[in-house]
Amino acid sequence: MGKELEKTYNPSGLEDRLYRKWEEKGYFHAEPDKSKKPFTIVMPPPNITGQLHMGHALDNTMQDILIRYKRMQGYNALWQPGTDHASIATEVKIIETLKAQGIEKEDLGREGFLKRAWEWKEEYGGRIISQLKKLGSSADWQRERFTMDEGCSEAVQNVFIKLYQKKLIYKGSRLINWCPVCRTSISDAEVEHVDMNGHFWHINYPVVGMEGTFLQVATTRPETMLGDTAVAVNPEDDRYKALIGKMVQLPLTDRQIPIIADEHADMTKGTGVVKITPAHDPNDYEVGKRHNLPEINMMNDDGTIAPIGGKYAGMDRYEARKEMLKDLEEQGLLVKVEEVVHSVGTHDRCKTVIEPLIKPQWFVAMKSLAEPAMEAVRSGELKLIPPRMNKIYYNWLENIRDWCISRQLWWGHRIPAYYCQDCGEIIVDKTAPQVCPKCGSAHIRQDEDTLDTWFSSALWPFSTLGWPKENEDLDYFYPTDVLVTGYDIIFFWVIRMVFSGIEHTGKLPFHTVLFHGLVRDSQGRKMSKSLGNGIDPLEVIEKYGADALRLTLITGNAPGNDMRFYWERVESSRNLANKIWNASRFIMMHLSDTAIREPAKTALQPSDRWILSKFNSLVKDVTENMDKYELGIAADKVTDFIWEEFCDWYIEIAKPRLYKKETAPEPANAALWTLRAVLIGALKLLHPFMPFITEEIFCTLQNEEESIMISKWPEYTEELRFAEEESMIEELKDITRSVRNVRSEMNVPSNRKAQFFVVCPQDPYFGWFEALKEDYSALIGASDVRIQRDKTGIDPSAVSLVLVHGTVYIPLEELVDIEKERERLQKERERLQKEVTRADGMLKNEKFLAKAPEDKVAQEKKKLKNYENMLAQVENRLKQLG
RNA sequence: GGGAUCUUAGCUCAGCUGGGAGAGCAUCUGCCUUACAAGCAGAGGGUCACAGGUUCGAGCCCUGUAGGUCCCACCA
Repeated sequence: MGKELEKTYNPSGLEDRLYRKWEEKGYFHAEPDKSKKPFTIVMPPPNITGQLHMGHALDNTMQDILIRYKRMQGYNALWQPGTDHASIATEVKIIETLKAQGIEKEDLGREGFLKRAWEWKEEYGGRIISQLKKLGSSADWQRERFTMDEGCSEAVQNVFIKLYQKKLIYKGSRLINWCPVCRTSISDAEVEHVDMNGHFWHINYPVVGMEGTFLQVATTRPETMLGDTAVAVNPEDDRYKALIGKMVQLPLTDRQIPIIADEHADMTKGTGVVKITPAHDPNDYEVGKRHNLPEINMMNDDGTIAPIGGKYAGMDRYEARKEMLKDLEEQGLLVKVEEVVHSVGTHDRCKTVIEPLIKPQWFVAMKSLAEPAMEAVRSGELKLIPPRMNKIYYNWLENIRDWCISRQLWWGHRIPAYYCQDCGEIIVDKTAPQVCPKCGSAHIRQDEDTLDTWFSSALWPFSTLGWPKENEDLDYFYPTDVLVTGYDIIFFWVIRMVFSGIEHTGKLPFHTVLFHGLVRDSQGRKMSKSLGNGIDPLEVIEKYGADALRLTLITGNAPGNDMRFYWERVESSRNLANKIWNASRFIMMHLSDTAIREPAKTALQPSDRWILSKFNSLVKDVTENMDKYELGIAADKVTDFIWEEFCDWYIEIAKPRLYKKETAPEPANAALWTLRAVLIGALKLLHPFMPFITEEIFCTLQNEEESIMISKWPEYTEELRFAEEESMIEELKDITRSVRNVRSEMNVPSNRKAQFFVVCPQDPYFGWFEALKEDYSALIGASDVRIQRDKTGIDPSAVSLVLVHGTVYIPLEELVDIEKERERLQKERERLQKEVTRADGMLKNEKFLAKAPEDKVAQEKKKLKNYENMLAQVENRLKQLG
């Protein structure tokens, strides 16, 4: 004791220091310990190219809150961190920087490029980690992993080989989504449909052998006609029945293609004739399969027209489109142009319009993996919060198609597949075979492609714990408990972890998924680089402290909902921190020269018991909210308690006793002891949310415990339930507010002391008022407080306030305007009459009496009685005033 | 086309299983009261989108309407 806090709260001065201390003490580290229950969270690995943004800040704040909470509850809490290689994002970024130096990826070759990439990783990979530390994240950094480290790579290989052997991974030539800019295939999940303004071009295809007869097709992508291999009409369509089986001349080419009948052609749309381009459209691909149509690829990997395009070959797809339209128009085959808004698939990363192309790729067969993943949620074994995510989850899995996992990139896990150059045999294994097992050839080449980043992320909950090796960590910490992440990656990541966990470990990787929304700017827009509206969490921390940022992100928002970022909200969080700081300083000031001891039960005053009781129920509430993952509600309750109940009421009530500690040490001791106990308890409840300030105060306040983060989470106890004191003090608060209100309305200066009479004929309430005499005096600023059973000695002109258990009189003498007082009482009478009418109405309703629960009825009866009583007194008083 | 979600005080949002409308910010009025002006005390402000229904009782449950946001989907 005797330590002091700095005069002003300065977060930047203390946060780094405390974080260093925690790390040095090893508080974040967890080792298997059979005597304790584990609690595990695996951190969504941020990209190594990433910079901390608000999404990370929110995500990690939530996880840190849960981890700190469980750690304080005595769990062996492990927060497993790491980073993601983010194949495409990283590769694109490195290519960009190379380009700036005039170097092409190909100039370096695969080896050289990967060397650069690893250098990049070494240089920037740690940046985001140090930024996460600024937030106060208590992750076990000793266990930091990387999706491409040795262990994770081994896990990836293992899974690939196992799924291949089970025929759940296969190679196939199918229509895939191709990004012409990134020059790689991407999965369906990475395609973002965007509404775009486009055109419908109506083009006449001449029917062969029928001069002057045309079939009119409409398309939004005229350049793909170079790959047309048929036109289709509906078999029921009388307009075209006669033409089925005939040929049309494909304009701009020398090819003739058949007119086929297929259900896909919709009679009600356009002319009812549709061009079929199997190699470049998913529908047409299916039609092509049904009719054995050739698949003509008319596009190169970079989005230019393939050699088959004749004079258009080599042109960019959009340039070719323009040229072709010009030519069609010249030939009189362009019938009309319509403006349309249509949905176009784009690459979510680079926003390029994707091209469907047929390419040999690796796929994961999803059907058998999806089923148990759905069942996990159906059975309740896996809980999604908020529950509305269930539908989204089912819907995606029900309609899932096979997952294209190969990428034409270099940065990533290289596919462990080898091809015999001579006989074409495919060998899937960890290492390259010396010779082909089939033909004995030594001409073996590894597949050039790498795997989708999410393929390795899907294994993250167990690969980070050492899987596939059997080991103690995995055994103890897996399955993990809660996964915290944004709803935007439910498909990319969450679902894939679920089915991977089930498939490879036989267990769900976690039992609960807690989703959060996006942090948007103050206008509700997504924060983005292009808009330049992003707010850097580090800047917020710099200005207001990590605690303030954390509190801001966690409050005022329901789970799974997006939230807006306001500087004003951070400011009020900081103000709360400041409030706690100052209250603590005040308490410490009084503790510094006094040795306190635990008071005898009888020494505690009603207000002491009241705040202890309030704190006790706060513990219960907050713990319940935490267990239900209602973190924002929990935080609100703690901060409300601290600011209102503790600072505004209890400290104010306790002050007079502190000031009189020389002459009356016993009551002062009770107050100090209570102040200290409740402050420490409240700090503990607040610690998961605001780890730094709570630690600083906690450590300054006492020396016997070395850190709040390893202190014990408070528990509710029946012993600290004081119902009577709660009622007493609630009434005290009500009365205080009424008196202050009246004084304010009557413009009584606050330094003007007045007498204060309470007339209360009834027991035990008379005793209550007696016991709280001093407290009233302090709160109201009364010169003299008298509790009496009748009105003896009270100035008839005194202002009166009718209460449930009595009447308060404040003689304000010359200050009171009788007319005003009458008005005030009339208003009060009106209010009470309304209340009486309401309660009376309810109680006269026989159906209410018959059907409402008993306690509800009793409650209303009691209210009615009270209001009638009060109303009578107000009327009485009005009569007196004449 | 399917689905989700929202509409509550001037603004941003809470409101748990239905039982007398809340917070923060903003506004107005007093206060530099010896922890805190980043503060204290007080006040004003809402037909809970609209229309029906269920119920003794609806911000909450059901149906429909309008508007916003988002997700999914191969609308040639």
